[in-house]
Amino acid sequence: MPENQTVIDKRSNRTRQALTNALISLTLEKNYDNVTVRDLAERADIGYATFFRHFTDKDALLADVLEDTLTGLLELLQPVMNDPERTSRIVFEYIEQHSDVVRVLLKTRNISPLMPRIFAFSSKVILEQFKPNPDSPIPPEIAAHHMIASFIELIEWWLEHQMPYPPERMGVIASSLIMLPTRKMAFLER
Amino acid sequence: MPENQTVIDKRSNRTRQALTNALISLTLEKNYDNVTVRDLAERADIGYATFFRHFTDKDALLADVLEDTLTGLLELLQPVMNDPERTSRIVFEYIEQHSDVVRVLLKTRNISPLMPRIFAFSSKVILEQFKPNPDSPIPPEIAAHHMIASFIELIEWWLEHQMPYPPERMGVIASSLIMLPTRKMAFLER
DNA sequence: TAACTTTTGAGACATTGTGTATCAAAACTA
DNA sequence: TAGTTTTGATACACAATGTCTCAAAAGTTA
Repeated sequence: MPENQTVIDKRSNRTRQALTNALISLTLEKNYDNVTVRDLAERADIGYATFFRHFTDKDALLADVLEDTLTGLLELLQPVMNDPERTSRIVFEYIEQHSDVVRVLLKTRNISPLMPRIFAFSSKVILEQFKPNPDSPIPPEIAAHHMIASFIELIEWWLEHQMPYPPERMGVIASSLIMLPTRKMAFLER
Repeated sequence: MPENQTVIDKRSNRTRQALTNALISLTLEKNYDNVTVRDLAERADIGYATFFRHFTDKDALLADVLEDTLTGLLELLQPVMNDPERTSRIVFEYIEQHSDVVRVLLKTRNISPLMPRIFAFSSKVILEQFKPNPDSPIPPEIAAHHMIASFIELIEWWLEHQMPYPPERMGVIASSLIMLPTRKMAFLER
């Protein structure tokens, strides 16, 4: 009994999974732009034409690979502000467990349409949760954008430096470097 | 009497300038990746093969275009900390005057090797100018990285939103949102 | 102006990558 | 086992890269 409708034929799932792994490993080895469909087919050990039976594009494969991880991440980011330090730690733990996919996401940030979605969604959450301080010189949209962008940059630094500090420490850093100061400068205290 | 040795033949300079303009306008119209050498040649109104007489690559042209602007920017960024508000304002003024090239720089941040140079240089300047606070939970490299990355993100926001605030206001924002809090959290007061 | 040097445009070419189509063989499902 | 679906292999049309050649045009220098 299949768990959901997407499980149809063993061979399909196998091919898709092989292509997913191929995309991740090849993108981390060379730039995403330099990965060809032929590379992917060879690495996944499938025929070249078979690729197009599953994805229209290299980009479609990328979107498919990132989609699930992104959804999980956005759910974690939602309550990012109730307890900044704790929530940040949880996010870093999640990223630690999916570091390869997140690395791919960050490497393709200019190409994939997912980054704008992350910003739009997170920005909405932040602006709903905080009350702008009318006396602050900082527009609330800029403050929200700063929180998200800085957080992502911190994640990127962490991954590029082989995660030298544990998620707990990164939670403290994100909180004291980004969340609390931004809150203090641009929003009203609760 | 030519000013320097790079001015050799009118036709060369003309072609190179036309290609520079073509690259900037086409990259802003569609993604850099989607710009072909044929597109560039057509927009610059030169023959296709002529392109390769001046640049080995599309990437070589990009590097050439960004190089000068980048150098100017790095010089401005150098004293970024003596008076954060004032220096930030000057940087925003510079960017306002070169907004198209900077837009191209930011759009190609994953491709061009210039971003790492900006980070390396600026990081060095910051770490030379500040004394780490041994009691802070924030490693100085992270603090430096945060300053630079956040500043760049703020520039990106500003350009993507058609520069809705003047450079002076952006200087205040950068200072109060990024420079001063980071200094307070990770470095010793002078 | 005239003789020269260099750049240019146009075209042909080999190579690499994309995406489609076909068909027999293999793998899977029921 | 019978029937369905996926697969690999191959051929194909197309687009883009980068090289080469040669006569014409533009620039330089005296």
